[in-house]
Amino acid sequence: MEKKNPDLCKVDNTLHILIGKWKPLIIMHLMFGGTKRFSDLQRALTGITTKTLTTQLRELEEQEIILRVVYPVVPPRVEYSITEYGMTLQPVLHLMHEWGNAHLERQLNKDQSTFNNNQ
Amino acid sequence: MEKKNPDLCKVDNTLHILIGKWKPLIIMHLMFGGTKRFSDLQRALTGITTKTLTTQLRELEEQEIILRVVYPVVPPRVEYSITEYGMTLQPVLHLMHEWGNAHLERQLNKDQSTFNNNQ
DNA sequence: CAGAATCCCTCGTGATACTG
DNA sequence: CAGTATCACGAGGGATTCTG
Repeated sequence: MEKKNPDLCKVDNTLHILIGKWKPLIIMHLMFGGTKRFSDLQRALTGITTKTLTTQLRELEEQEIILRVVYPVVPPRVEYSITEYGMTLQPVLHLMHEWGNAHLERQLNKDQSTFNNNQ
Repeated sequence: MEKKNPDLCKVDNTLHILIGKWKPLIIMHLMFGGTKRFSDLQRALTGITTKTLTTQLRELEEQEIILRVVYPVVPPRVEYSITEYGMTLQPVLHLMHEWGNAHLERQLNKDQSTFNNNQ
């Protein structure tokens, strides 16, 4: 019973956190796969470069979605994990996942009917 | 009870629709404000250029989130409205709005405590 | 009125090489 | 191992001008 005024739209605040080619995947990995090291993540996200992984992780850390823990050992050991606050994103991501999945199937059906029409 | 595998993450499908500097606002305007003409939207979205508005509208139309109706009159009259399918985004946007709003307040509180600590 | 056309510039991401 | 440092490039969006 509010939000009549689109100028008060706060969707962009959430979008800003999620925008980044690998961010949703990173969050999902830490959210469901638990704590992971830098190299674990890089292995999981096939194709990502160290530079890009670093910046995406730093941005998520800055937003307090993930936690970065550095162990002062040689060789270096850095562990990333989801924060309690980051976990609050779960319902949002879940819904986006559901809608995205439905959207994908819709696209496939459309292609299918196009295919049939062209027979 | 599924979605254990982040590789199956479909969040990006939803993100893809929403990404675009003005898209959430455009959707909200049509979703809650009803049918609008091109110039109405341009007036509502202060700062957007005709070029950008055009491309964002075309992309949303291509995804069938909005409908574009051209009336063959002089001067031209084009009306944009949300589709039934576009309306299915409402729960998603609502949740993103809620989370974004909470996130914003969290940021403000953080700044506030920083302010206090610096006193 | 509702764009189309053009030019321009920033930003995100990738490729590659190097380091404590 | 976990990055940092450079270079490069394509895409998204803005400014401006023009048109049926």
